[in-house]
Amino acid sequence: MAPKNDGSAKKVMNKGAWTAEEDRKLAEYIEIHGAKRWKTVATKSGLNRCGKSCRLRWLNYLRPNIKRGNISDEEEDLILRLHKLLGNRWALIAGRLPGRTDNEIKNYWNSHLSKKINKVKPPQPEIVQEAALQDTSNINEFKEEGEDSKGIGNFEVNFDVNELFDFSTEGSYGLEWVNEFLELGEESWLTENKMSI
DNA sequence: AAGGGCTCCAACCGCCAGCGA
DNA sequence: GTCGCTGGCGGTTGGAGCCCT
Repeated sequence: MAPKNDGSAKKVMNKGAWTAEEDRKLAEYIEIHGAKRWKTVATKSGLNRCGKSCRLRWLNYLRPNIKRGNISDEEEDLILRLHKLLGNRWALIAGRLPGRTDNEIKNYWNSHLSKKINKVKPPQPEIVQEAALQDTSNINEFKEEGEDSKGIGNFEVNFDVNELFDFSTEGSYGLEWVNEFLELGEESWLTENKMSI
């Protein structure tokens, strides 16, 4: 995509690490006007940053109630299970972990968990592949649109998680099903909910 | 002590979907 | 219906700091 000319002389945006001063400006602006219309936030706050950059900084760093570092064993376990269930859908996984961001979980996965998984890597799940072949309707449709289109990663599920789980309950984080999932263990949970993977 | 390799994480990039004009 | 704008997402990268020899 070619850079757009906005009519004015090309404005060079700041890039790279945020300074404390920039953080302060952004936080101040959002406190007054709210976190919406990121392009407006970027221009009106006096930050020489693009809207995307402001949004990312706010969501991953400045937002209140952010938990940073020290991912507990419980959280790690949850990430592992959710990743098995959802694939690389970091935003969805992060939505189940209050105070955690998709970026943090993605980083944690890439630097810690993916290595762990590789170490204990079981043989390729033939059962899963067989099952997929038996009920290919959803997956094939999906694949025809683009083999590795985003979301599912290298793991395929033959149900629509968004249909099955109400991800709109952000207030309570909709954690009930997760708790149930963890308590029952994934196989029992999937059986109980009549799903197969 | 130094310097080369490795790890981790903040931030950028590109793509896509939703929405309004 | 289409076009442009915007926000959201996952993948990738760059660099600071740590570790090892």
